[in-house]
Order: sequence, then structure tokens, then C-alpha cells
Amino acid sequence: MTKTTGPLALGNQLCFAFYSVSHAFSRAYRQFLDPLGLTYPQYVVLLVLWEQDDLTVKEIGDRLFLDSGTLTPLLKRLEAAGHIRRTRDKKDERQVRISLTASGRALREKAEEIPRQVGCVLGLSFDEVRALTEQVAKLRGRLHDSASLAART
Amino acid sequence: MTKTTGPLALGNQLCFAFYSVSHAFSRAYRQFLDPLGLTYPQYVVLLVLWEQDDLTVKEIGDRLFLDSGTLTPLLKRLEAAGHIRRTRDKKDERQVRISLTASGRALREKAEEIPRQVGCVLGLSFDEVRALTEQVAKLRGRLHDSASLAART
DNA sequence: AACAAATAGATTGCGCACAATCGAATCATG
DNA sequence: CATGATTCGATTGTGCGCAATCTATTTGTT
Repeated sequence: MTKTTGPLALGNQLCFAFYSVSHAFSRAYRQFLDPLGLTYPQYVVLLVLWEQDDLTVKEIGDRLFLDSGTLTPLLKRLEAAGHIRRTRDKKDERQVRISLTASGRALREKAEEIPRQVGCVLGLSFDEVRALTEQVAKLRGRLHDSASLAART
Repeated sequence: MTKTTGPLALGNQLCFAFYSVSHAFSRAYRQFLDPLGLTYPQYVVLLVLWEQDDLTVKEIGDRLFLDSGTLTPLLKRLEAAGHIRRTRDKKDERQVRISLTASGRALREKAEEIPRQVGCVLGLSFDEVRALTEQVAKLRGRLHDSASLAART
């Protein structure tokens, strides 16, 4: 057994809980995403585009808290797979607009069932999932606020 | 604004909440870990060793849900930094035992304050942190159980 | 003793995640 | 206008995270 007291005790550390559950979720999704040839981060990018098509790289990054160093190669792989198109914006040539292809839109159907399938092993009610999601999102917001505060120093 | 309904709506997805809060935590820890020359995964390995020294790679992996593909290079970097020693077990030459050096033990003091410093931006009481940690750990357990069940097929 | 199976760790290859840096395009200010 | 600052995205380099594979060692069975 591990100790359960003290500031360094692993069991008490919320950060590790999130770190490890995030990987566990990623592995759980993998079994459904592998047949589609998608990774979890690619799937999340598609989630964004299924909600709103034709976004710039920056807009996608803002929604997912990812920067171009992560997104550029990821988007190139999605483009190589034929799921998206990358085109420079005519109005502002600095921006690259990302739009779904027919293939990318077609994936949506198959992806629609995944969260439900993973969700049923969680043993949580819809309301519990909603409450937990909101609580976690609130924590993420506070961490971001404090980070951007620290960065301004 | 993003939509808030439908199975694919990002805001409703617990998985993304964990994915993004985990990165947010990692970034929050980074500002404290950078001065120590540690990454978050390296810090977590040290947390384990501060709790119990002289573990095998497998034992560390079991506690952290990581495999040798991740741990071997990470441990070599911790060894190169002088924080740990890696020695083959005399009784069972397949195993590599990981033990802290004086330098590795000395880091503990400086690391002791980090979770508290990050924790105070969360705006949660001690009990709320404990409850949330337990709830998240329970979810991780269920995801693991279902994964090992699926792997056995 | 002999040999198949299991186990521990290392290695390889791929895909994030992110800091740092760069070039090009745009904007702001005088 | 001019030009300095800002913004966007791409690029580079480092470090995970993990599947797949490999070797060496140990264990189990006969």
C-alpha cells in the first residue's frame, strides 16, 4: 500500500488523477478510433469542425488549448488522410482556413456513437457527467487564468 | 458560442474536459518544475520514489500506469541528471531497480511546496479536492477494468 | 535435464505537446 | 506613406505515451 497522507502522497494529488484518467480515456477511445484511422487529438479536431466548419488554425487552437506547433503537423496528417482541406485565406494571407471534405463529414456518423459507448463503462448518470464536466472545466479555467497572469509578469 | 447539445458537443464531453485540464495542470506545474530541471512525468516518478525507494521499473509503471517504452528513456534522463541510480537486481537479472541518489532525495524539499502553490488557484477546499480526486480515480479504475476486459477478448 | 511459456526491460517508430524561433503578412502610429 | 510592432502559421528540437517487437532471464512442465 501507498501512504495516504502528506502533501506529496500520490493518492491525494488531483493533478495525477487527471493526468492518469486522461490517458485512460485516450486508451478507451483508441479501440473505437483505431478502426477509423484516427488518434484522439485528431478526433477532437474533427469534433470542433463538425460543430463549425471552415475555421482558422488559430480558432481551432483557441477551442482546444493547442498551438500551431501541435496543430500544423496534425492537420497535415488529417489532410493527407483526405478528411480536411487547408487553404490560405484570401482576405488575410497569414491565416490558413481548415474545411472538411466529404470524407471528413462522413466520419461524423461513425464517430457519433463513440462517447456513448465509452460513457457506459463510467457508471455515471447523465447529470453526474454534466456536473463533473462543468466542475473540471471550471478548474481548467482557473489554471489558465493564473497561467496567463503569471505569463504577463 | 459553441452548441451545448448533442452527443458530439465538446462542452458535454467529459473526456475532453480531462484531456484539457490535464494539460492545464501540466503547464501550471511547469513553472515550478522548470527551475528544478524536471518535467511533470519525471516529477511523478520521483513522487513514487519519495514514497518508496528502490522499486523496479515494473513497480513504478504499475503505480503510474506507464510501460517500459515510456519509463526506460525517462529514467535514463533522471539518471543522467544524477537523481537516480539504475542497477540490475542480483536475485533476478531481468529486473532493474531504481533508487534515489542524495541529489534525488534533496529535490523532495523543493518539490514539497509545489502542489500547495498550484492548489491555491483551484479555489477548492481540502475536502472538495479529496472528493474530486477519489471520484476521478474511480473513473480511471472503471476505464482500466473495461480496457483489460476488452484486451482479453 | 530439456524445453515451452512467461516475464522484465530495451528498442523502434509514430504521433502528440510545447517552447523557441522564423518569415511573411497585416496593422498601427506618426 | 514609412516603419515598427503585432499576428499567423510553419519549423525545429526535446520529451512523453504507447504499440510492436526483441533479447535475456526465469519459471513451469515433463
